[in-house]
Amino acid sequence: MSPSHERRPPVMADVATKAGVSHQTVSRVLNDHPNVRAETRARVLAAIHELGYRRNMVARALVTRHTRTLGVVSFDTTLYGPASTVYGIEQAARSAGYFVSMVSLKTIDTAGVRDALGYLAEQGVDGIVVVAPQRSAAPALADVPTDIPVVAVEGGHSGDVSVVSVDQVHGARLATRHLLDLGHETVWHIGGPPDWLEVEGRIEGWRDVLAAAGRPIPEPLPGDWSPRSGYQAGLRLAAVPGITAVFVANDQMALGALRAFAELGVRVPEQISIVGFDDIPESEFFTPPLTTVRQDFGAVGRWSIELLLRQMEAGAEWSHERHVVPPRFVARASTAPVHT
Amino acid sequence: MSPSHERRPPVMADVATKAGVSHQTVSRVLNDHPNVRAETRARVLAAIHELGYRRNMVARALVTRHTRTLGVVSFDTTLYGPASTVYGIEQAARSAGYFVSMVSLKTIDTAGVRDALGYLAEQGVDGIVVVAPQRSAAPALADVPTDIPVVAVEGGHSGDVSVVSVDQVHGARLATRHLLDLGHETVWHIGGPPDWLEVEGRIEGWRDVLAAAGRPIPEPLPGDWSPRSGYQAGLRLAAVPGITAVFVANDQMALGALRAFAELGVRVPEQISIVGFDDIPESEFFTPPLTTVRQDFGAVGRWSIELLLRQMEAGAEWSHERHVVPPRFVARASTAPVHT
DNA sequence: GGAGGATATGTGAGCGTTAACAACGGGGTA
DNA sequence: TACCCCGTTGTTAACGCTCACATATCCTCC
Repeated sequence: MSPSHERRPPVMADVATKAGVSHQTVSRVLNDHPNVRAETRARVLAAIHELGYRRNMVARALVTRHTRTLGVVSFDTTLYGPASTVYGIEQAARSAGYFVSMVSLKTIDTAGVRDALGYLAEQGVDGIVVVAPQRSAAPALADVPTDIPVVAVEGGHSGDVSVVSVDQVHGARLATRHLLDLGHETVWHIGGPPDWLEVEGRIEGWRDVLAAAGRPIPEPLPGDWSPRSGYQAGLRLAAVPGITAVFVANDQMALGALRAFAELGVRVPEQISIVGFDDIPESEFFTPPLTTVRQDFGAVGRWSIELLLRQMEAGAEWSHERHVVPPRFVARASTAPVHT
Repeated sequence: MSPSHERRPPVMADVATKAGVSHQTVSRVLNDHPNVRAETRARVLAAIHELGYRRNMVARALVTRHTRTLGVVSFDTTLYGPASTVYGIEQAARSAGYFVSMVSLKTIDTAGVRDALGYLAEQGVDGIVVVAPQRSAAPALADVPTDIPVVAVEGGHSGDVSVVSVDQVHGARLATRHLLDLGHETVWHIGGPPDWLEVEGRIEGWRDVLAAAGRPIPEPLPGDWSPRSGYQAGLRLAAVPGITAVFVANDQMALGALRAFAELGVRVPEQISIVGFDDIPESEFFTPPLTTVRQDFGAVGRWSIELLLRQMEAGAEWSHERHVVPPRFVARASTAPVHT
């Protein structure tokens, strides 16, 4: 007699017995094979329902060699950018029938990314998206197991993987040009952490426009994305004589700068104009509402899945692709014509 | 002759052959079994390294009946609260040796949560954390497959699953009492979406304190967590004669309200005091810096894993547990004694 | 009316791992 | 010397599913 107290969940064979068919027929029903008589299908479905049967995807994965799971490696998903991107990835993946296995890195370094990729590979994910926009993540992408497709978000220019990114240079140009058009003599810059690839792009675009217009190019102030670092930079900038315009590398730091100026009695935009970057949902309600450059993180996420799926279909004869999502300038109340 | 162009990744048997041992010995090395001679272990390790062998976790999971993967069902991970909680979950899970498979729901309804739980169960996750703080998520938790442990974050009081939550009532009491202590006659409230369980708790705590002090209890204004809804509520509140204090159910809406007051020339905190909820990283840099109630989302995430792991260890003889994370009042510049 | 092609179902093997048990060799003890 | 035990290794059988193939059943057409 079998010990009924330690009953395992039903398997395909149980369903088969109950429906009076072979396990293979059950499999066919589950996989929507065309050649199953309607009456048989109904009987199988009934048995499945009655037994509360659930297919064991692990066993399935073992034989098909596909887990229908994608891996995502990301850095600090507490930040709005990564969080939104990952959200876009997850939605797109699920609507394509894939699960998402997440690894959030708390510190970013080559070894960490390499480990994460290794774990994911062991898990048998069918593809991987790496949202690790720091330069130090790039080397790890180079020696990823070749048999598994990888897409990088904001990844370096290492030609070995597909990349989805926002055109940071263009975004920075829009911001800077807007300020020059307003009559500002030059534009100061509060940058992000130097290791981030996006930071470079934003500096490049900003510097380009200034150089093309023959304006002085001030030394960028360092920041770390946090409002506090923006606040500190703001405190320093307020002391710069003749300053009238600042381009800040993200909205949180712009908020900090706004706060610093408010405390020092510097009026925005009357005395200083400020442009941010990202367009987080809060920016519209800052004091004053922030002029900024919108990044469509959702689109970035969706595109990374799009590229990944294409790559998975194509298999070996895949050539790496690149997709650039355009940023959009959003004018609000933190910028104004320079006061003459 | 074997087709060398379609070479599969090496398996345990390949390693075994190369090292001159049986595949079982390779398995023993991989699983740190004590009874393997040091010299043998070294030979196996060398073979593994040489072949670039990676263990197939899918096959392993099939026989052990454990995937070492936990499922997380969450709602809109774009929001700071859920994002931080999920981040805490992921960190805690990984440091306990588990992977995290994510499902982000874009709309929350019983069927959606039920489906997500079903998919996750099919995937063979060892446990599930549900971060779906809406009332409509609760029914789905009732009929979750009994053989898989579940922890709910901010879940209802349905005694069937373990729950981790922040003491919303207490948080709201702290906020309201602070305002009364400042001399305000009463406190208005901008609430969150009515379906959210937390919203109830905050209203309850706020109402309690007002009632205990014998103060009038104004009708709460509805919001949806977004800055915009806070802005709209702020516009309406500014028109209320004699209003001097508002308790807002989250920081984003408080930002919106701040914006509305600024536009209408109502000075904060001189004319109106505002308290928020959450303490997002930006709050400290609002204009003025926001007095608020901090929720430690990271702790919520860590505790949910803690409870889940305990439950997984205990197995059948597990009685559902409850953990409450205390909120903390954070005084800043958006509140002041009432102007007499 | 029988060949032949579709349609419907069953059978056996194998995916890569771990669990259970068997086998082998060397000490220590009686 | 014979015994047993323990540390070390090998052998075999699952785990629950899909794939490839074999078989049975039905209809159609000449």
